[in-house]
Amino acid sequence: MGERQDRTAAGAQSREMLGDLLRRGAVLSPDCPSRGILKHLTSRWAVLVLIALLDGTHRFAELRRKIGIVSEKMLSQTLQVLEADGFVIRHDHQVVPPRVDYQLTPLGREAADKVRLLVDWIEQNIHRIPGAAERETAPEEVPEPFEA
Amino acid sequence: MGERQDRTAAGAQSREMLGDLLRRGAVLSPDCPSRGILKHLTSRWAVLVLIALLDGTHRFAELRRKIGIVSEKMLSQTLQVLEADGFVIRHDHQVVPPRVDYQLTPLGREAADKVRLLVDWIEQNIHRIPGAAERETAPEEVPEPFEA
DNA sequence: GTAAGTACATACATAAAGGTTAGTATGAAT
DNA sequence: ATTCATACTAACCTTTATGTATGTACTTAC
Repeated sequence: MGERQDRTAAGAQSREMLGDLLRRGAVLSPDCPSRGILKHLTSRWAVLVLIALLDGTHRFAELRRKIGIVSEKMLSQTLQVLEADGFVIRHDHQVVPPRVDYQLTPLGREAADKVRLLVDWIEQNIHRIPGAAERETAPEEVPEPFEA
Repeated sequence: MGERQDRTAAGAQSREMLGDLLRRGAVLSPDCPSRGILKHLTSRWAVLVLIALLDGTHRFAELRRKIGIVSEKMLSQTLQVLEADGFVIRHDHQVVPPRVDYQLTPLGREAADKVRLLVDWIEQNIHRIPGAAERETAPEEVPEPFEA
């Protein structure tokens, strides 16, 4: 029926309005480094790690138990990112068997405080959120359609 | 120091320490509905949508342009989740060509404010974050090779 | 008449996130 | 001697997230 040419790349568009975007908040600009950090801080496991570390220094295995269900892989990966961003300090005691401590840097504590504000708000207002109480955890909880 | 044997299945463990976890913050419990809402609110596009909507009502295409690079699919999907959670109201004018407005609910505004606090902190402290300035956005944000 | 814009849905494809298992070097407990 | 615990890494595989292309039912602008 109809011929179709490519839809213009979204890239041109972002460049075009960049000045406008920067005025109100740079996160809305795709080229902004804030987007990367935001992603790190709001990543599934980082949120939990930051909150856990607000209680003080923890060893790797302590964090794992505290958070509940994290694979070692995800935890170590998350910690590495947070360390690279300067939110967490890793202290390796250089002993065998290994002993490593993690704690928030001052920068990390500030960030964690902000994250905590959001999380606290959610917990305190969870009852106002439609259907949240019934839902277990997320969309990944597929509402399985009962096959009889 | 103390030896514990809570090394069993993570499921049993979470139930075992649940009382303890609830005291400080339920998010650390995997069975908590807060985790789901947290995931929605911190999802890549939801963050940007919430912040964009803090400026007032927007049409679908307006949001898209404002955010910069979102596929229509992701935007509509995100809006649907936010609507289901009661953070956003969708107003369909029932006309052709279609015209639909989106705006924050009071609940949504509260949540968006918290998200904004985090985002603002990041933007204001981005210079303190090691290497953030050099990094573009993230490893996944491919720095387009710029064809003139 | 043709092109463009609107607010999506749907099918298909790829990229990223996440999990599982196995392995390491070593000391302590059994 | 065997097992357990530590803090990981690497390889492999599955699931989820996200992007791309296309269609739609019209209207307005050209």
